Amino acid sequence: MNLEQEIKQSKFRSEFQKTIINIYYTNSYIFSKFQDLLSEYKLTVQQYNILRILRGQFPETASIGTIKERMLDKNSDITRIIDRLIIKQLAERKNSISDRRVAEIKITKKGLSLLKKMDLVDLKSDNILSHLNETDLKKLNELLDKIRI
Amino acid sequence: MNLEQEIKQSKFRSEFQKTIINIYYTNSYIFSKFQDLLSEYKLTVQQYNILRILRGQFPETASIGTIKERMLDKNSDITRIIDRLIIKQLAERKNSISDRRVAEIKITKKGLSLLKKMDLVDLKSDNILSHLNETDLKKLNELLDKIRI
DNA sequence: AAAATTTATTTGTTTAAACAAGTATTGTTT
DNA sequence: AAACAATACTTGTTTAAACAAATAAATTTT
Repeated sequence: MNLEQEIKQSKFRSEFQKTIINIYYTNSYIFSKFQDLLSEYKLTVQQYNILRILRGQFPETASIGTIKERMLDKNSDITRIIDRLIIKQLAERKNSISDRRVAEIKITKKGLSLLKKMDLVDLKSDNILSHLNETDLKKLNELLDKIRI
Repeated sequence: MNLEQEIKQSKFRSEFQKTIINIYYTNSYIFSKFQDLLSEYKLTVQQYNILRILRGQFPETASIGTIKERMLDKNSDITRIIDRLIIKQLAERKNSISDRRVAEIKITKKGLSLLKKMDLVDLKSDNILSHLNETDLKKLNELLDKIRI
């Protein structure tokens, strides 16, 4: 949909500005669709992402550092997101024996079975873009890559 | 820069997923550059956006509703962002005489002169995308518009 | 071996998003 | 005019980003 109409702005200072706002606005659009997919499972996007990283490691544990490395958002406050997963009994934490600074985080059975129930989320999230063809997606990825020098 | 390298993920489930993550990642990239531009003025992005809306109305006032309408993020908690602008003496609030439910918000002289000092921020923010040509930007905007049905 | 540095994580604080609920005022019905 | 609904906003709560500072353990330097 046309950006000008959507945000009730008749024109932009520059095509640069328009693009920046368009990326922000489109990201919000996708993010809120994704939140909708997760809301019935009472998980936030960040909690879901971390749970999936933990499943990727299972049956091994993952340290806070490892999780941080795999997160898109390097500034995430993993410690306190993990706290919330532990309250929900979806993850557990213990200290490493070999290095007692390290927190070893592991997904619980409850966490695994929740993710199992959520398998459709992936397919549904792909559907957000299902009206774009392969050429569109490739071009979009190429242009976005170009932005980040 | 190549997304796979940047987020240390060898491949994506689908081109859909890759695009969604690419938009999220690129938006974070731009947003953090923008935050850097604002940080020396001790303003957050939301505070800056609201201040600019208020300047657009000056010397008239703007109600919370009007500001909300002009914000990209309709869920923004304008009341409390305005509270912070008032603490910084960049805006002031009084109740409307004609409708006492309505809060009339106005940018202060201090707010105006701060924005004046910040005029370069616009040019600098355009620079974030200065290595893209007109064709790139147009195509990008077109594809992003297509996403939002 | 003690001191200094680095690493891994936690804690504290401010800001803001998301959502629900509350309050005051205005407008509309009956 | 009283009852009601609608509105404009405020307040409360949880979650999380951003950033700085603190803590504890491990490693390196002296």
